[in-house]
Amino acid sequence: MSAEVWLTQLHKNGYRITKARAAVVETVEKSTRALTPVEVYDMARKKYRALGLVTVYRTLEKLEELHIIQRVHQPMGCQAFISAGHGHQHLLLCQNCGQVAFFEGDDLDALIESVSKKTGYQISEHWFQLFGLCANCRVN
Amino acid sequence: MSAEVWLTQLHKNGYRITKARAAVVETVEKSTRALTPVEVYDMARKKYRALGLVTVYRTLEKLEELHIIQRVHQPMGCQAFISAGHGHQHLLLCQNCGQVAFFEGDDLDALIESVSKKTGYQISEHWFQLFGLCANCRVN
DNA sequence: TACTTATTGATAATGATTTTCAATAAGGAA
DNA sequence: TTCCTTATTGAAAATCATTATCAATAAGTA
Ligand SMILES: [Mn+2]
Ligand SMILES: [Mn+2]
Ligand SMILES: [Zn+2]
Ligand SMILES: [Zn+2]
Repeated sequence: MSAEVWLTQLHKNGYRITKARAAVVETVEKSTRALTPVEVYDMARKKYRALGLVTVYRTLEKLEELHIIQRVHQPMGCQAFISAGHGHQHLLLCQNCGQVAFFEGDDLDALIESVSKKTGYQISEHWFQLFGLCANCRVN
Repeated sequence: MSAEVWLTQLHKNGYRITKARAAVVETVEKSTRALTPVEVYDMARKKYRALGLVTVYRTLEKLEELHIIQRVHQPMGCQAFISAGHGHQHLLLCQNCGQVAFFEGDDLDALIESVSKKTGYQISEHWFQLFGLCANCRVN
């Protein structure tokens, strides 16, 4: 998805397209690592100087509501966002540079069934995330 | 592990055993759901009225350092703690009452190997957590 | 172009966590 | 037990992140 598509999505849902939003969208859309509100602010302000931090918060909130971006939980903090994956995907994070990759194809049905039987819980969701070193950081 | 063992662990590591710490330890140790600092504060103050919230923060910090408790990440917030699991265990959380269960035996080696091959990442850690309804909340 | 109103950024308010500090009490030594 | 050193404590202040307020502005439609 390109930045234009994100803006179209916002528009479709009744939100106006503004310079502030465009700057935030362009910043987050092209990032390959999860960004905090302040990071987005600092980067997006290079595109649109007048941008306020409050608007970054508000825009991220809306993008998350529309499932265009998703929150990323990490040991150091849980207030960072990345372009959302499509369908059933999970995150793989580089512990060195923060680079994010998505993967799919996790087959947890057997495990979940077994845990459900053992514990008596009815299981409806799962969080799954991998950590390691990206190909780049691996060599350097 | 009982509260006494937790206190012994603290002592072994050079920390003094105080009424404040004992109150915090007893509270967290017997809880079957993850507690936030304020929740610990409110509960522990019934055992030791003079307790300060700051001491709760400080004690939780130390217990986490010693791997006696662990942080629990949830959609609503990531600042809650529960008695740590032993060995390689993962969490199963009741979305209704917050009850926590541990499970083990997740075999992710094949998946991780496959993801590693596809992405080029060297994978060293994983986060895995299940959500659902505990046996109790299931019927009610 | 004109008009309605969502959006904006500055500012203030709030809430959570951390720091500071003087008083206290834990616990090892005598 | 009694001392004595110093880690620990809670109150208060400081800091940091997030949210609410509000008057000015600009998006988008007619
Ligand atoms: Mn999955
Ligand atoms: Mn595992
Ligand atoms: Zn990397
Ligand atoms: Zn339950």
